[in-house]
Amino acid sequence: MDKGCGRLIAENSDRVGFFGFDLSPRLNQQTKVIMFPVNLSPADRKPMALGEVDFFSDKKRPIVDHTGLQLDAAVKDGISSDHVEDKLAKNELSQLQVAIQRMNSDNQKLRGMVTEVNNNYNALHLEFVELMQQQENSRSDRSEKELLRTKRIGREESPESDGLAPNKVPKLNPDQTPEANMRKARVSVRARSEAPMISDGCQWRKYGQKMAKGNPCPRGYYRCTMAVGCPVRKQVQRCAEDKTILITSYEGTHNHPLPQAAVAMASTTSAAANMLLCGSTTGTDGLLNTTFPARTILPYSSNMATISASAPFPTVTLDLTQPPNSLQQFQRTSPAQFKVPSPVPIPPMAQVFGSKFSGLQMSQDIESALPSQTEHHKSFTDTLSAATAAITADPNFTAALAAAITSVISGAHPNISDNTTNDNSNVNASTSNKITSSIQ
DNA sequence: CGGGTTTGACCGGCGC
DNA sequence: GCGCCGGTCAAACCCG
Repeated sequence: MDKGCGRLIAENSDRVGFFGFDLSPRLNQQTKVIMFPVNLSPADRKPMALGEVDFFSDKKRPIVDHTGLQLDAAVKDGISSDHVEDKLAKNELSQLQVAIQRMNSDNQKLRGMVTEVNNNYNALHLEFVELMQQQENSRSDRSEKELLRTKRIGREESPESDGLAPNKVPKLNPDQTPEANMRKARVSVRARSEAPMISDGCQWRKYGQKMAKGNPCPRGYYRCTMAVGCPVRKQVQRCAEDKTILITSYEGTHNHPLPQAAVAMASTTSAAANMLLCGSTTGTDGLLNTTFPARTILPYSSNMATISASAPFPTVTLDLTQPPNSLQQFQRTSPAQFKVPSPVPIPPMAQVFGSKFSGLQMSQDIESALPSQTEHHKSFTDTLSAATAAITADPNFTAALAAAITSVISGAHPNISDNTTNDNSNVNASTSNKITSSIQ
């Protein structure tokens, strides 16, 4: 105990007058206050451990220990503790009132922000839907023209003449057009399959194989061969942890008519890619900062959906490896990570308040806070269950898979985009903007 | 012979 | 600047 300067003794206090205390002269950020009975001889004074006090705290709150001693007031005024106590009680009360007022003010501001964000979201959602419809229409037009052109010139057309010269496609500037950007979005599907490749209704030609880092299984590279110059690629690789799981990643949009068996998958992957890219505009910090339906799907798919931020491309990943019956079970038993005691459904875009995001999860708390969503949630889960059942039963699962993806990405599930929230407690967004929503 | 696969080489991006 | 790595190319090869 330092006996030097700063030693203060409140011996006159009628309640705690037998206490004295030493202040360390080294008044830095943390100053130790050690108390001892002053009615003892100095030789018998033993320090009593009363903890450490931060005298440089901004709040300068009264320090009341178990003895009832008001340290700072006693030190400052040297007056009776009753008086000090009363004064500090009033002070504390006024401080609390100020704090409450401040909280109310903050609450009002936050409500305003939430409302504004929600409005922005709704407007952009509408815009997004319109864009999707426009693109679908234009794609249909292009496909018809392409079909006619293909029939006319047949296979005489060189790969370079279609504007998709090999090796040039990846050089597309992501900042150019949405269509160019489309090459940068992926839809990834995880499914259990013994087959080397899932059958999705399209024709593919393998153009490469590589050993990817961290996975003993090679990754196969395929391109669509149903039309000359179709930009669609896919990658097929087995999961390193579980080799029965086949991971298929789709990239790009078909520029040609598709057979019925491939339509659902193609439109779905295209929609997913479009959805991701529409919202992948990055701010200065790389955060997904536009109001964006992709994020709003996450709450409901969130136990099935995780968002990570480790890939160069925005990616929707559907994990369909869970047995059908485990879907609902999993959703109900997943750990609640996000404790929000709010009785009011938090607007979907509340997520944007998180500075980063990864591993979004819908908590049971949120679910319970959204009783009106229960049926929708259940039907959505049922859709996924059905899809998974079909997929696990038959690797030729295009329609079921597409249904599942569509349910997740397009907001087909009622109110998926509305009145939901998600866990942003583990939110993590890097500049890579990868979005992975996996269904488990 | 045509179409698909294999595989080593090449290229560009990125981190150090 | 260098090395690593993912993605692609293209010649060689295989197969029906």
